[in-house]
Amino acid sequence: MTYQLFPYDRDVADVPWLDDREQRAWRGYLASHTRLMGHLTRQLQRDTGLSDGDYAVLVNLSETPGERLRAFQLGQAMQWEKSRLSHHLTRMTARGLVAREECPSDGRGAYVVLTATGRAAIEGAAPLHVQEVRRLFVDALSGDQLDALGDICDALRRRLDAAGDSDPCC
Amino acid sequence: MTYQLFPYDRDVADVPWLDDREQRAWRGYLASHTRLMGHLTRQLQRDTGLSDGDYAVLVNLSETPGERLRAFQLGQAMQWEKSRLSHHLTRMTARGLVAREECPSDGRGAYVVLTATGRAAIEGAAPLHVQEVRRLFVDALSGDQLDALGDICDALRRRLDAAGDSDPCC
DNA sequence: CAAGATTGAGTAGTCAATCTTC
DNA sequence: GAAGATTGACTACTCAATCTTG
Repeated sequence: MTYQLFPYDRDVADVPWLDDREQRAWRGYLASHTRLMGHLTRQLQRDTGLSDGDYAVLVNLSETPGERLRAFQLGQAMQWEKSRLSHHLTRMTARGLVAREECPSDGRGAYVVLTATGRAAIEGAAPLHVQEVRRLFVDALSGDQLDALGDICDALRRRLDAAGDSDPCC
Repeated sequence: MTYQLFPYDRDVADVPWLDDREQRAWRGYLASHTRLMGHLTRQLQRDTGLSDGDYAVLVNLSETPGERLRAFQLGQAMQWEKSRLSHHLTRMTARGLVAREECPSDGRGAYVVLTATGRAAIEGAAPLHVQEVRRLFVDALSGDQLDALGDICDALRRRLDAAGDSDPCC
C-alpha cells in the first residue's frame, strides 16, 4: 500500500493557493506549536516523569467532582480515540496513577478514578508546568494578543463544529 | 498535550497561576490545534495515503532547488529528532517516495532526494490539503486575524529562541 | 442493532548506543 | 572529540475486530 494519487473527485482546480499573508499565519501556527509543545513535553517528561497524555488525563480527572469520569467523557475532553485512551489507561493503571471502577448505572461503562498517587503526581507537576507555560507563552504575548488569540481559537472551533468534524472519539 | 491546567484549591507559593484571559488563550490554543490537526490528518491519510510526516517531508523537498536536502536540514526544518527522521526516511524510501544519496562534500552526510513518485504524490495531495486548510483555517479568520496570528506566532518563536530551546534535532 | 469499552496486530516515535567522518 | 547519521529496543498510537450491555 502506497502513496497512491487520488483521482480528482472534487473540483480542486479552482482552489486558490495560499497567499503570503495566509501562508505566514498557517505556517507560523504549525511551527510555533511544534516548537512550543516540543519544549513543554520534554520539560514535563524530564522534570516529572509524566507524558503529555498522562498530564491531560490527570488534569481532567482532578477537575471533576469525585475525581472520576466515564471513559468516553475523558476521551471527548481530550479528543482521543477510544482505543488510544483504553491502552493509555491500562498503562497508567499499572503505574498506579488511575484506577478503573465499574459503573453502577450502565453495565457497559467504566469509571476512571484518580488515585492518591495520581493526585500527588499532578499536584507536583502542575506548578512546574504552569511556570513554563507562563515563561514561553503567556509572558511572550501582550494582553491584546492573548485576547486576539482567544477570539481566533474560538473562530476555528466554531468552524470545525459547523464543518461537522467527524470525530473518531465520539 | 497539556490540555488544561490544574486549578489549585490552595495557594502555590511563588507560582502565579493563569487568570481567565490567559487560560482562555492557552486552552483555546491547545484545543483548536488538536481538533484542527486531527481533522486534517485524517483527511490527508484517507484521501491521499500520506501521513502528516510524509507530507511535511515531501513539501520541504519539493520547495528546494534540486528537490534535495541534507538530512539534518530536513530535521531542523521539521523540528524532528534525527532518529525519528532516519526511521521515517527508511519507510518512505521503501515506498519509493524519496531516495538517499551520498554527499560529495561531506562523507558523513546524506542527501534526501525527491523521486518522481514522491513528486507525483505531493502534487496530487497538495490541492486537496490546501482546500481543507482554506476551508477550516484561512476562511474562518479575517485578514486582521491572520495578521495578528502571524505576529503572535512570531513572538512565540522569538521567545523560544531567546529561551535557548534545547533542540533534540540540532 | 448501537453504544461503551477492550484487545491484538501493525505502524510510528523515543532514547541510548553505535559507527563513520570531520 | 564532535557532527551527521543509523540501528535496536522499548514505548505509544491507529485500525479493525471483538465483546458486552442497552
